Amino acid sequence: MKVRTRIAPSPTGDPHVGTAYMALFNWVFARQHEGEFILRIEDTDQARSTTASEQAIFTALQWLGLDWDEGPDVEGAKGPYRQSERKELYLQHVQTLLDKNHAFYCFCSKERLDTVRAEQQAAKQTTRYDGHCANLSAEEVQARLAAGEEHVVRMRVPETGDCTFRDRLRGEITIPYSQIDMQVLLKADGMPTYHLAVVVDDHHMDITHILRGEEWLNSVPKHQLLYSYFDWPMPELIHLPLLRNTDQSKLSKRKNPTSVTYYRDQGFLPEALCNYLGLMGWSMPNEQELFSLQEMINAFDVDRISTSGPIFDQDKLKWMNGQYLRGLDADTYAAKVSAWMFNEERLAALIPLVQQRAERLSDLVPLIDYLVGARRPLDPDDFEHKKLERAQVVKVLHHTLAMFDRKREWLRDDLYASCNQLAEQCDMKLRDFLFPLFIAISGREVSLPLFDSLVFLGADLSRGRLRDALEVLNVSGKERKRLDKAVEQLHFSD
RNA sequence: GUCCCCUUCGUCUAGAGGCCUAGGACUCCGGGUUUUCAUCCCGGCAACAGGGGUUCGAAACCCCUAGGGGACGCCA
Repeated sequence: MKVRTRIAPSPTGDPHVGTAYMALFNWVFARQHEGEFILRIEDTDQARSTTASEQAIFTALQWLGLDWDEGPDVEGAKGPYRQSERKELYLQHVQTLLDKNHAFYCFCSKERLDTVRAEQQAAKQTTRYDGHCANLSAEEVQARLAAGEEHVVRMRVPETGDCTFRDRLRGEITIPYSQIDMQVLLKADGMPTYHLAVVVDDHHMDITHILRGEEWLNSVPKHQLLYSYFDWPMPELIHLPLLRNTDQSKLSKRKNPTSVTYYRDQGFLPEALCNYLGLMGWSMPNEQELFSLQEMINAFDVDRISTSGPIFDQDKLKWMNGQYLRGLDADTYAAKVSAWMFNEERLAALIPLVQQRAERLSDLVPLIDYLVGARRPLDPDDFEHKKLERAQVVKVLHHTLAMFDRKREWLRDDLYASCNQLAEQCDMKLRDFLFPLFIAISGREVSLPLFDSLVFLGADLSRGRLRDALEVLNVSGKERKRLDKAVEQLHFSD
């Protein structure tokens, strides 16, 4: 049987390095077995999915050199490859489950579910659906459906017993059914949930091996149940470890730059990023550390993947990128530099900012240095201001960072509006409020317009500079906790 | 809280019972080459989470404890 793997990102937000990591291993595995690698867009969350994000995922994967054989833009035999375009298929399968009594209609309100959950939490039980609608009579269900009552469809789960399944790297895993929720399969908006869609699609797309993050281990019982309800064979499961922040928690944009775009804009080479990612949880049998995608395909052995979560370490990534950069011949290096910085798109974003501020072309360089290069290292004294106390400076930086962390989109006017609003809530003039931000972002009191700078730098880099500024100011744990609390009292419109 | 997964230098890792006095790489610290810096070369610091077994022999196998992580959504 031909090996078929897939990467199934959801198009919400920036393309994540975690997605790139999973894509890499799925891609290498497929290529090694001369199989096929499929890109499927999981856009069943209609509120959060955007086409811009989908496009960014395509671009990021292409940049990395991970090409797919089938996907939304490369039609194959098993399409469409966007879940929002497969609605009919899911509906049919939900009906099958309903007919076989493996699923049931549920009319519970959000409020009721919240109450139940709260009660279970208080009683220190696993939180799960209490089965309220599991045994309604057929007549009642028909009546309520006919009345147009809002509803979802949930799957049935055995009340007792254990679910045992196999993970290629960990062996047999057993989870009691008592832990498994009667998962919603079809949402009130008519869209399937991830759990239903992933099973239906993986089956219909002939996926043979699922390489995905460890975070899914707990939902395998639901999936296995669905496979058995449909009487389909299970693909092989290979759960990879999760990439971590320095503090061991799951890699998150709050604590780390996570957007592939960030690494591209910072001047990392795709070869280096792939190579580094390939070293997360895996290593060459001969311990060779620098290798190309082709070398990885040749030497890859899925059973040598380790299961403990690796920390995504910027230092080693930088070193590795340096190795690649130095290995280039001068012409290629020059070409990379101009493609990176002097490409039309990046330059175009800068032109309107600098043209009116320059008298000579050479004035450009000091104006944009902090945008194209690293901002100068900061000192606590840099934040001295005639009107602002240290506490206020810290507050501004902290609260702005918290607000940035919540942003799903990174747009100039929106950022401006949010800062304006924040300044008001802090009872500060915008002019004063912006001062610490200028220092943190540009290293100067005066620079190119702040919000244009933020957009040019991108969310990851902007957040990173704010985090760095807070570190420079030596904010204590206690102070930070107090500020975190204060943030909760604020209202962000986003 | 419940369930699941994980545990070798600060970090990425090698290690499939004797080759382990635990190897490599990043970081850091020394030294050398170089007009400076970087590169490069050489050297150094630094780990088998703890406790019980199994075995002639355990970093490797089993059990317990501890620690870390994840999941517990009409998000994926």
